[in-house]
Amino acid sequence: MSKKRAASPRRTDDLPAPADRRRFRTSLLAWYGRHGRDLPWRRTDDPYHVLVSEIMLQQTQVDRVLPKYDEWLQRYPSLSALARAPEEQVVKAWYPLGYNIRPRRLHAIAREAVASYGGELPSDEATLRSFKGIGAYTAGAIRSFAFRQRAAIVDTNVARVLFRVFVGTGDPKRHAVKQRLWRISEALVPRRHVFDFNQALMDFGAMVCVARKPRCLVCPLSRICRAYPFDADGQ
DNA sequence: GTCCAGGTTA
DNA sequence: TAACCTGGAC
Repeated sequence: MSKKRAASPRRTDDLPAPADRRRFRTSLLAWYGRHGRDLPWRRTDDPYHVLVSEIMLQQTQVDRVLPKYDEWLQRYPSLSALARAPEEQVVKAWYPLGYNIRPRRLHAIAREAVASYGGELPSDEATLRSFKGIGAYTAGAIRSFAFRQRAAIVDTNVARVLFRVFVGTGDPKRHAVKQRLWRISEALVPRRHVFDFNQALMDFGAMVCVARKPRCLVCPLSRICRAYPFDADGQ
């Protein structure tokens, strides 16, 4: 009796109502305009630059990626430049970001792009996902940031924001919940401002709707948030 | 000193 | 569901 859920495979009633979607988009973009961070990979839509930043950001926080991002692009300014480099040198250049499978996979992506895709990064979901190292989040990030497609993203920050605002209770780690968060994110992405909207989601999770002590007092979304007021000292 | 974050893969 | 790395928080 632990599992009792309605057997409706594809519900739409648990998606945010249109009015709440509009409030969410408007409030978030307004917040981003005032408080969003100015990060180097937000000043470009070059697919290679986006790829590098997203692979670096996969398991590494912004502050540690910042210096390495610039250094990397100077050393390997293009997919073909990276493809030409010896793998072990590429791995050394990655230090100290850690998780060294990432530079090997980034390198392999560059070589495959040169070998099979005319030196360009493919833009479609299926091909992106076919690369080792590009999962659901990174594919969405590349599609929205480099190719301006209306693609959703869910990383840890985004998941926390959407869970609190639109779900509120339950176990965020459950597979069904994660799937629901993806559907919510897809429902929220605006047709315009995809780039800014997705960047704003992540900034908001990193700066306001943080894991430990969310800043509900200054949160522009508290009015529609199911988790508000979040009790940081609850346990 | 211990714990934790953080996508993707096998 | 654990393994992968490193630095920062506690």
